Amino acid sequence: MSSNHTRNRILDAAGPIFAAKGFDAATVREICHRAGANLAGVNYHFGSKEGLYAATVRHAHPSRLEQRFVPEFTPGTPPAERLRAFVGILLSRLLELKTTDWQWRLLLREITDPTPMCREMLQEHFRAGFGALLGIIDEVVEPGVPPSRRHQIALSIVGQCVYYRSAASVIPMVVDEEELSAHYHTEALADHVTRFSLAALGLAPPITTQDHR
Amino acid sequence: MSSNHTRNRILDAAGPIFAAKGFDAATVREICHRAGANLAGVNYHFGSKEGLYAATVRHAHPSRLEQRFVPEFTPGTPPAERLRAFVGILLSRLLELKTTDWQWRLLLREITDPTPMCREMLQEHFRAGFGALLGIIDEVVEPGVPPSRRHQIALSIVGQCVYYRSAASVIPMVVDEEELSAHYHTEALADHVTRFSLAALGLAPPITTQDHR
Amino acid sequence: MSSNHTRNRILDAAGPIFAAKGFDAATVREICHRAGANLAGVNYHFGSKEGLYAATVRHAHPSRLEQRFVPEFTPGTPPAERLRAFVGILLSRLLELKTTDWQWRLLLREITDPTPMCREMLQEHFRAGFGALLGIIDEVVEPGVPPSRRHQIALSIVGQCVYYRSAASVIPMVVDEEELSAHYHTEALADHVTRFSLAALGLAPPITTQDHR
Amino acid sequence: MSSNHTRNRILDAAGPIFAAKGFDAATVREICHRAGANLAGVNYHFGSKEGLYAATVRHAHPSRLEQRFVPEFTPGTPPAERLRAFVGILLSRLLELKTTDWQWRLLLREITDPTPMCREMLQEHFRAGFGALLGIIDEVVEPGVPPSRRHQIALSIVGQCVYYRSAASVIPMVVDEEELSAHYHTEALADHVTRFSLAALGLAPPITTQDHR
DNA sequence: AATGAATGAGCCTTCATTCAT
DNA sequence: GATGAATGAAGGCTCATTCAT
Repeated sequence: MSSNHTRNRILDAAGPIFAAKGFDAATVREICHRAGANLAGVNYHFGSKEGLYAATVRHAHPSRLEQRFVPEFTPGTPPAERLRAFVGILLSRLLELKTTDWQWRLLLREITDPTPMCREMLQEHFRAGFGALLGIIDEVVEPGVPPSRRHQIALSIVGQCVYYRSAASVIPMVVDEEELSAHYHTEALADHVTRFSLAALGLAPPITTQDHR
Repeated sequence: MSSNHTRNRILDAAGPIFAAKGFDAATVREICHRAGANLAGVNYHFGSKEGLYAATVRHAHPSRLEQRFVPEFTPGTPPAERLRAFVGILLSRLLELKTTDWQWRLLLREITDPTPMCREMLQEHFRAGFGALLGIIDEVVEPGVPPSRRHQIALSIVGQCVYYRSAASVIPMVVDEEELSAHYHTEALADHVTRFSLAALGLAPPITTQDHR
Repeated sequence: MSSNHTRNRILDAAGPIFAAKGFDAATVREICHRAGANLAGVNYHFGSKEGLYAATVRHAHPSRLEQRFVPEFTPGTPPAERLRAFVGILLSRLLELKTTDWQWRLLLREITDPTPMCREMLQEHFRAGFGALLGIIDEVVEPGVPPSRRHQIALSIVGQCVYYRSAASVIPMVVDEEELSAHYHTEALADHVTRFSLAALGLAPPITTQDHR
Repeated sequence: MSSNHTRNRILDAAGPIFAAKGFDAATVREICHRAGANLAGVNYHFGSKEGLYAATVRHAHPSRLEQRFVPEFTPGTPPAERLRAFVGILLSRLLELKTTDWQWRLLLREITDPTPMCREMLQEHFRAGFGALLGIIDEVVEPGVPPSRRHQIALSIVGQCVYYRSAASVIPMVVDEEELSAHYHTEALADHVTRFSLAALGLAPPITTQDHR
C-alpha cells in the first residue's frame, strides 16, 4: 500500500518470528536479516523493538477481523446448527495453523502471555468472538437465566475448544496414535464439542448414550 | 538426600525461578544468587543451564505425586459427588497458585510450552490425573460407548477448567469486575463446570434451566 | 540575511543546544527536531556536525560584540568606580546566565574546553574585555610598572570573578547556605572583588580591616 | 595490593582515559582494550561504566590526600611565607600536570563539571585545602572581620590561581609568547599571586608600585 | 568440592552520515 | 533546495560458560 519498502519488509519479517518465538526470544538482528534490512531499520521506522512488536500486532489484526466467527445464516437457522458452525470455525483456526498463518499464533500468544502494549487490540478481537457465541446461546436459554450463567456457558464451550490447542502437546500422552488420527481431526472434535455442549444445553440426548453416528 | 549442600541449594532456588519466568527468562545469575552459591556452580553441578532445568523438573516431580487428584471415597459415593471433588481439586490447583507451590506452575508451563527433556515426567503426571477422571466417567456412561468417546468427555471437562487459567488475562475483558468477584472464585467455577458437565452426561437437568441455587 | 530559511532555523536551534550540552553531547537529531528541519539538513547545509558548530559560533559572535564590557563614562570618573562597573558587568554575565543568553555560555565553554575551529572568534572577544580592563589599570599603576605586571594584575582581577562560576559547584561545599544567600549574589561578590583588588592596588584600605559596609 | 589482576589493570587504564576525555567521551571499549582485558570485565568488576568511574575517582583520591596543601612549618613562621608556600603548591599542581598525573586532572573535571557519584569525595578534598588556607588568613585579619569575609578572601586567592589553569587556552591570546615564557611559569605566577594578595591584605605595599624583585 | 575471575557472543539502541529522489 | 529513507559504526550492557586454583 505504502511505497515504504523497508518498513514493510521488516513488518513482514517480524510477524512470523514474533509469532514463533515470542517477544523476548525474537531478536531484532534476525528480523532485520530476514528482511534484508539494516539493523538500525527497526529503530528508525518503529522507534524500538517494542514499537515494532506493537506495529506487528496491529498489522496482524485487520486482516484477521475480516474472517467472521459465524457465517451469515438465513433467519430461522436452528441454534444447534449455528453452534456447530461456530465451534467448527474456532477449532479450525486453533488447530489448522499453517506456517504462514502467524497472525493467529501471535494472538494466541497474547492470550496466554499478554503484553501490555496491545491489550486493547486483543480485547476488541476477543469481544467480537465472545459476542457471536453469546448471540447463539441467548436463543437457547430460558429467559430467567442471569447473564453470569450465560457467560459461563460460553466459556465452557470455548474452553473445550481451546484446550485442544493449549494441551496439544499433552493429549498424545493419554491417547494412542490410532485414536488420535481417527477422532482428533478438526471435524471430529467439532462434532464432539458441539454434541457435548448441546447435551448440556438440553438440545441433545446425554453424551453418555450411544448414538447413530 | 545427597550430602552435596551447594547442589541442593541451587536446585531449591531454581525451582521457583524457572516456574515463575520460564527457561529462557530465568537467569543462572539470579538462581545462583538466590542460592547463595557461586555463579559457576550451575555448570559445575549440572553441566549447563539445560541440565539444571532437567534436574529441577525431576526434583519437582516426586513430591507432587503424593497429592492425589481424587480423595479416597467410601465405595458407593455417587459419581456426581466424585466429579465435583475432582473438578474442585483441579480448579483450586490451577487458580490458587500459592507462591510456594512452584512445582505445579512448572508442570503447567510444560503443558503449554513443552521442553523435550522432561516429557516422561509430564506424561506420568498427566496420566495419573486423566486416569482418575476416566474412573469416574466409566461409572456413568453406557457400556457400549467406545473409549474414544470417554476420552473426549474427559477432555471436555478438563478443558473447561484449564481455560479459566490459560485465558485468565482475557476473561476480564468480557466480564465486568462485579461479576468476576461474585462468580469466578474457585468454588463457584467448580459448581458451574460440574453442573455443565453433569447436564451433558445426563445426570442433571439442562444448564439452561433456572435452578434453585 | 540569507533567504535560506531552513539553514537559519537550524542555526538558531543549534546555538542553545550546543551552549547547554557542548559539542559531543549535543545531537544532530535534537537540533534538527527543534528546528523543525529534516535530519539530513545539517549535513546538507553545513557538511557535518563540526561544520554546523563552527557556523553556530560564528553566528553567535556579532550580536555579542555590541555589549561592551564598560559603559561610557564621563571623563574624570575615578578608576575605582570604573573598576567596580567592570567587575559588576563581568560577574553578572558569568553568574546570571539567562536561558536565552546562550551565546555567552557558548563562549565560556570555549574558554574551558576550546575547539580549534573558533579560536579567532574567541580571541577577538577576549581581547576586547581584557583591553577594557587594562585601560582602567593603566590609570592607576605607577609609570615604571612593566606591561607584564599590568597583565597579571588584570588576570588576578578577572580570575577572582571567573572562579565564582567555574567553581560554582564546589563553593557550596565550604560555605553554608545562609552565608551563600547573604554574600554570594552578584552585587555582594562584585563589591568584594572590587574591594579586594582596590586594596591590592593601594586604592583602598587592606581587606583585613573592618569597614563600614 | 590485591591479587586481582584484571580489576586493577582496568582501574589503571580507566584513570588517564577518564581524566583526558571525561565520563561520556571515554568508552568502556577503549579502557578494556588498553587494560588488555575483556570488554565484559568492566561490568563484572564494577557493575557498570558509572561504577567504574566512581571506583576510579575513589582510587585517585587516597594517594592524593597524602600530599598536604601546606608543608609543616616551624611555629612562628610568618603568614606571608606560609601563604607563598600554599600558593606555590596549588599552582604547581594546577599547572604542572604531568601526563601520568591524571588523578588531579580528574578532580579538576569534577569541580567544573561535577558528577553526582563522587560529590562527597570532592567535598572532603576541597575542604582540606580550603581549611589550610583559612588557617593562614585567620592569623592576619583583624578579630572583628566576619567569617564570610575571610571565606571570600580565601576564594579570591584560590581564584587567581585556578584561573591560570581554567583559562590556560585563552591567556596566550592576550599575552605574547615571550612574556609568557618569562612571567608565566609556576614560580613567577606564585610570586605575583602572593604579592597581589599580600597587598590586598595589607602585608605588602600596593601591587602598583615598582618593587625590587 | 567448589569458587572467584575472566571471557566471548550476543543483545538493543544511538549516532552522524549518505543516498535517491 | 530539500528531504525521507536507509545505513554502518559504535555505544553500554547481559548472558551462559570456562578456566585456574
